[in-house]
Amino acid sequence: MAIRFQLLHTDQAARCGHMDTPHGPVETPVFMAVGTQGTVKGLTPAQLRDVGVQVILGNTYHLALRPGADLIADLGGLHRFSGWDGPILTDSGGFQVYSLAQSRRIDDRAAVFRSHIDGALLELSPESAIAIQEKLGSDIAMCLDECPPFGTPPDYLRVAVRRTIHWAERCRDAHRRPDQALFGIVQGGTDLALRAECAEALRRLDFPGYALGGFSVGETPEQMAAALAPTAELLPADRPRYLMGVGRPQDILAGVAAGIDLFDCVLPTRNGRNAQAFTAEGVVRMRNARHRRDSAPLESGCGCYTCVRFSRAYLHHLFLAEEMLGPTLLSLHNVAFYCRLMAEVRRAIREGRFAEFAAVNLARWQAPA
RNA sequence: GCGUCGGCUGGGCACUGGCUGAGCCCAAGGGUCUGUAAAACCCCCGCAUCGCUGUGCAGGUUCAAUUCCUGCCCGACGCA
Repeated sequence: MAIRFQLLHTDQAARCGHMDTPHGPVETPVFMAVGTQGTVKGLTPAQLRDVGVQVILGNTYHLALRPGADLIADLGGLHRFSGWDGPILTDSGGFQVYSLAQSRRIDDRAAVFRSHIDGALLELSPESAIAIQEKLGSDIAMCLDECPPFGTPPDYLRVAVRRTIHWAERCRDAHRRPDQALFGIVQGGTDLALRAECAEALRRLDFPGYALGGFSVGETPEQMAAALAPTAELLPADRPRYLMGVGRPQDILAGVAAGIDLFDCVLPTRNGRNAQAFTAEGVVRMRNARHRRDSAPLESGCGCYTCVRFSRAYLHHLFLAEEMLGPTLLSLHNVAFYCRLMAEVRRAIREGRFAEFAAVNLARWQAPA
């Protein structure tokens, strides 16, 4: 058994748990930092550790293209290669079926990509996606899925769901590595019947964890929130549930309320590079002129290195001067903010006051800063 | 002092004897980002609601000058 998940506390549908992996323990609910190309952009493993990151992501498509799964395997696997010795989850490339739709074609056998780097062909089948992830040596691998955008006609949505189920079975059959867990992915868009069909089929395949995919692909946050709980409650309570790619802090609270345990999102790092900071009072855009002479920290009360050491005026200066330290310091703070938020979420669940905690935070984020 | 090239918006430029100088780039300012083709992209970029005002100054040529000519002023470069 590659992972062991224990449910420790529940507070209505919200769950607080503990997950052991081959590379260490994880307290849930958890936010996982996205490190697509074997790096959480702009941050070192030491910095990630320091702000409380427990798990990072890698990406099958991107790493297979460059530098190649065999090379990473030859160099000791993704943990050693990247210098991150904690838990790693690898995404299967299913999201690239969505985001690189212009340069791929898909059928029941496989998805074939035209490389965004040099145009070379890369075929991602359920079997090859598993083989690549086994070479990478992640603690948690994901099934290859088809992630259709919001607004996909019902007929095709059904095709995508059935293909995702079929592929999940092939992934499970292909998977060999005993020190790696393989999670199934529930698709179905905002169609609750399709979500239920997918969840039920995947449940029969008996995965050690289940993901909700196909969210934040164009639907409104309200539509997403409406589909979360009905889908999550169809999944076995004793397995971790992972809401893929979500999201903003308020979306994560909605996910926790729906019974989700694992989250990941590019927002803290991408927006950090683009000068936007997440704080308890809402988002702060560090390029704005109002910070030019502001000696206050980015977020008062935040204990991260960025907030302890630097002023808003300095961060503002770094972004206007296009210095690389700006994106690093803001990414660091944003990841710290997400990790701190999740620690507070876990405590609130343990203490049986998650609903109140969520309400207070949502109200603060919605107030004008 | 002479010569050359220039004077348009915070800076840098393009074009034009009439119907387009309110066009571009940069800076500044504002915004967007959800399993990362993103240290990216979008808007704005004279002022304001329609609309208004803007081509260094003074003359000249012309039906008409921001454009061509003369002088002056200012700037850069070159030569003394």
